[in-house]
Amino acid sequence: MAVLSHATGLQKASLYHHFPGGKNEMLETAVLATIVELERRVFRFLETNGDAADRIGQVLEGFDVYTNGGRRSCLLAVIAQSSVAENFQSRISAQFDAWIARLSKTLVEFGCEPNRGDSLALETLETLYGSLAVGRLLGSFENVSFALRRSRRNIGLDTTPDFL
Amino acid sequence: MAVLSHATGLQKASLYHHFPGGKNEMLETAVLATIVELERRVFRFLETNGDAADRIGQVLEGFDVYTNGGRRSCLLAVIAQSSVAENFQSRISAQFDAWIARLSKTLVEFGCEPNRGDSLALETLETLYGSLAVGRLLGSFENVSFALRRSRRNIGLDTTPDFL
DNA sequence: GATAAACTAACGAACGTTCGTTTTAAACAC
DNA sequence: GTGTTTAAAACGAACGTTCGTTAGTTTATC
Repeated sequence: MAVLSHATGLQKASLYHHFPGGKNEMLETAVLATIVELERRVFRFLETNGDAADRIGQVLEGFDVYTNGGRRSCLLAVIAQSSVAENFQSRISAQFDAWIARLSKTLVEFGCEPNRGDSLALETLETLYGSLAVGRLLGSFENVSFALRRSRRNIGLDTTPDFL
Repeated sequence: MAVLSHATGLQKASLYHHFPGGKNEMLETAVLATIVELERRVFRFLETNGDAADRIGQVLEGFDVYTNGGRRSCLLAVIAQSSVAENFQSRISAQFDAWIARLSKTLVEFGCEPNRGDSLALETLETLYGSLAVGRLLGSFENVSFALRRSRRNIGLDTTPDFL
């Protein structure tokens, strides 16, 4: 709350005017806002116009922008690893289930074998979040752009060989 | 500290007998102990006897055991994402740099192209930690064993086709 | 009897919250 | 336009709790 107070320029007491439910409501708002942000900047593209390849590319590009090239963590991943996860676990996992299903559908539309869609979608998210996690562990983030390119190649968006 | 007190069965005050440096020393001890544990249960195998393939397989298997099949987080990944990371960032990233270098060396020894070693080692760790992260997001962990198998295949340890 | 290792009790600081008050700003009366 | 009313939105001050820590005392161990 000290961080929120500083970030907003408001006294802690003033935060209670906007969030009468206190700390819990603030955190819940942050989680829901993060879901909305991820939807708007990343997964929304799964249902835009254009061919499937473009849409999948936009999702990967969107994740890059959303995380600022790996410099910024995803709040949902942080929450999911914290001790307060229980209160939001079901909401978060339901959301990721839905995102994976939508990504899978688009992958199949792109040409992926139908029974591979789910696992390729899962694998793609693991690649993205894995690069974020390892970036943190290395105190760096160059690996994130590598992972995005690898993901494109793995899906079949890029056919450029490794050495380019 | 309340958690430590409960876990050890000691009063909070008694913890100061073992860790006069207080909270900071306790956290530092936990971080160092985790590094030791990861070394002992995972990365140690990179330099055991036997051919490179076996050793790499032992590392992957060791990670599976270390995380209890994805049920348990890696403390280093949690710390690296928290606000106290600054105090330990350099220690953690130096350690992961070293582990990646050692894994890369073993991968090359196994047959990986020398200039691919570093990126394949990085990619492997991203796969492991990515599956952990997504497992948390999904509130599940079946994906971790999938990721381990995928990693084996990606490295070339398994030549079994996908449909098996 | 001495040293290590536990305990109880308490402290100050930070946290999360509540309270009552003041400022801001839009709506209305004159 | 000026003055009044009203509700929203900010504030400072305080409260009780939890946290990290210290002090002094007792129990265990050798």
